Amino acid sequence: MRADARKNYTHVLTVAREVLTEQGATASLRDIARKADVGLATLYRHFPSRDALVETLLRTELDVLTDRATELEKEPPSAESLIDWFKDSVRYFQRYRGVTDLMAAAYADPQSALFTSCSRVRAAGNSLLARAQAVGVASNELDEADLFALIAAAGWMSDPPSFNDRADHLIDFIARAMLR
Amino acid sequence: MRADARKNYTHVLTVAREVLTEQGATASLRDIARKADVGLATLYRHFPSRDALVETLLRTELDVLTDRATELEKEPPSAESLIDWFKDSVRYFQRYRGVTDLMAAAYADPQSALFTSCSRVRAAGNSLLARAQAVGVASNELDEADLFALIAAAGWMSDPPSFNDRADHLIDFIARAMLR
DNA sequence: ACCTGAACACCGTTCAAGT
DNA sequence: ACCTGAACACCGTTCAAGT
Repeated sequence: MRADARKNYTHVLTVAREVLTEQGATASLRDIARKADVGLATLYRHFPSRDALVETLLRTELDVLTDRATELEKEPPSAESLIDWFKDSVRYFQRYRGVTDLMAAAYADPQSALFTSCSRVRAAGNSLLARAQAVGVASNELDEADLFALIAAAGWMSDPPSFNDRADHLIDFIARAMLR
Repeated sequence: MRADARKNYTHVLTVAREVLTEQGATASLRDIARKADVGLATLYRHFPSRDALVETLLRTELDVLTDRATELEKEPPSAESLIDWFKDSVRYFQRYRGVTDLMAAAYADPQSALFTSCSRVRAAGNSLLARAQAVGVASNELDEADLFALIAAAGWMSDPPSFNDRADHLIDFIARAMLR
């Protein structure tokens, strides 16, 4: 990548992070380009879709999340490790307001730039869930797709302003329902 | 209301119901006006906001829902009655794709035309929940706001195409978690 | 009283023209 | 190779002007 292109790329990312933090994942791409002092088409050149932009912003945290799952798998399976990871995942989905709607759509769309992220979360969750089920601490009624859906729903509930104030309580409630 | 106004009003509603059924609750209001052969400003005169339009469309079903709650209260409190009503409520939130996002926003906004609907659902759920808790069949960890949030989240999960295929299973899972 | 077209200030997306 | 302004086809919202 040419030096000027690289500079634009990283600068757009920095500005995008700020704007999405403030306005949520549905923020105007035009606005981001404007604030980055860059032509709108330049933003599109680097990030051909909203999903691609968000994916780039979330990638680092996704690595943290999957690393955490790998870490937990070194320990013996337990209810705690499943719940801990569940809550970490929900936090991942809470990174920007409204990101859960993007993820839910991407989940069903292999063309989306966020599809791979969804798959990785799903796969990481699956092994933790399977291990917990094997030792009888997690409900056998759930499979990996259910787990992903519950993470997404918990993330959705956390979006301010609606249920934000009881989100922690409800996430805990759902997490405990997965056990037994 | 003048005869021509009344005719426009009902015709817009008919067309809106079709369009929302097809395209979900975020469908273009312009498109609805166009399909109803009515000026866009005429639609706005009758329904000053998207919420007002959706509220009018949902009102009938809300009455069914609250009537059902009143009905259930005549019987002795039970886990079944709470769960049945929970599922009815989720169905109410599923009436149009994406309506749950509108409801969640309206829940925190007393200015919204949908706020009253939210409150009525919440109140109806509260009495059923309280009765079930009193006889020890529902978890004491939940209050009426939690119940509303869970209904909304369950409705959100049902939006196609993401988790649509396992929505019934997950709604059942959440419903059973509320017991005990 | 009610309706309408047009205007305003926005979107996302694409592309020919520039350096 | 990369960037840009402008164009296109849309939004939601408002309002003066018509009947």
